[in-house]
Amino acid sequence: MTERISEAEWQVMEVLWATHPLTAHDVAARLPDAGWSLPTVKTLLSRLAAKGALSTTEDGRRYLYAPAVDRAAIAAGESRRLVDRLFGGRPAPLVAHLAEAGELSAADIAELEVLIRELKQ
Amino acid sequence: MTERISEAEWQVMEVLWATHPLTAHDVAARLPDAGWSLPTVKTLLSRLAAKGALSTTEDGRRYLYAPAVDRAAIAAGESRRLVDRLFGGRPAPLVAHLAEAGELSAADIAELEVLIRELKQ
DNA sequence: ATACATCGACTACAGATGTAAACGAATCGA
DNA sequence: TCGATTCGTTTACATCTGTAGTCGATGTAT
Repeated sequence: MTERISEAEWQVMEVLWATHPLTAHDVAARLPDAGWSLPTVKTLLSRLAAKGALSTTEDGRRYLYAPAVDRAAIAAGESRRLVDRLFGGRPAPLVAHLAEAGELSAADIAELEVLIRELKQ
Repeated sequence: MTERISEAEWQVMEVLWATHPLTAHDVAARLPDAGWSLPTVKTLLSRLAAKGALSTTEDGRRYLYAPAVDRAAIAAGESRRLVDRLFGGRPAPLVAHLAEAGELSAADIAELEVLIRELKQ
């Protein structure tokens, strides 16, 4: 659980967070245009299972894979890492950077506004 | 410049963004408790120079290193990558996660509030 | 029964990364 | 001038990551 999840692995996790349990074949089928061969997907599934990010259930001679870690927890951890590394732990500069890069839509800003209002209470 | 900067390399860049130019020795001396040997720091400097993230100026038989990339640009890029990967490109969930994890101080929230107000204009 | 399809496991391999020693050139101090 | 120090460069090596082939076991269809 302390183990990091790589970017390719993350895509696999996304599939399983969306729907689970799934067989390796189904996971591969749901990977949009990752363009990976089935063996590649299997390798990623094995690595994820080995590091405890996935749980496996035997179903005959194959496995059904399901997430064993909470997406929100991982996302929060990764966010904190980035904010720590890039902005000394302060999230405002991050938002400022996104804004400067024109990455924030009006909807994003509105969403943030609501969130901030809630946080203040 | 399209090259990514790894986490260890980032620490080296931080030193040089803070003060430059510096010799390899000075960079090593300013790396807080990274616990790296001088050869390690030199390797990181070389790799950074090779990928164009640092510029070098000859100073006798040694180099003076200085950043060749803008910190803000890199930080913005990395932020966008993370937000895309973890939150479908929407920054509000990121802030929400930080908040949920208790990572936001009152000062952070106040800072965000000011920022949002500015962004709305 | 037997060929074929399918699984997971094992193996492979190149590139990135973390970490550092070895080496040869240059320079400084005595 | 000659040894010690100090540079950058080259080489090293384990681990992680991306990507995939091979293989033995098992299940399925004929």
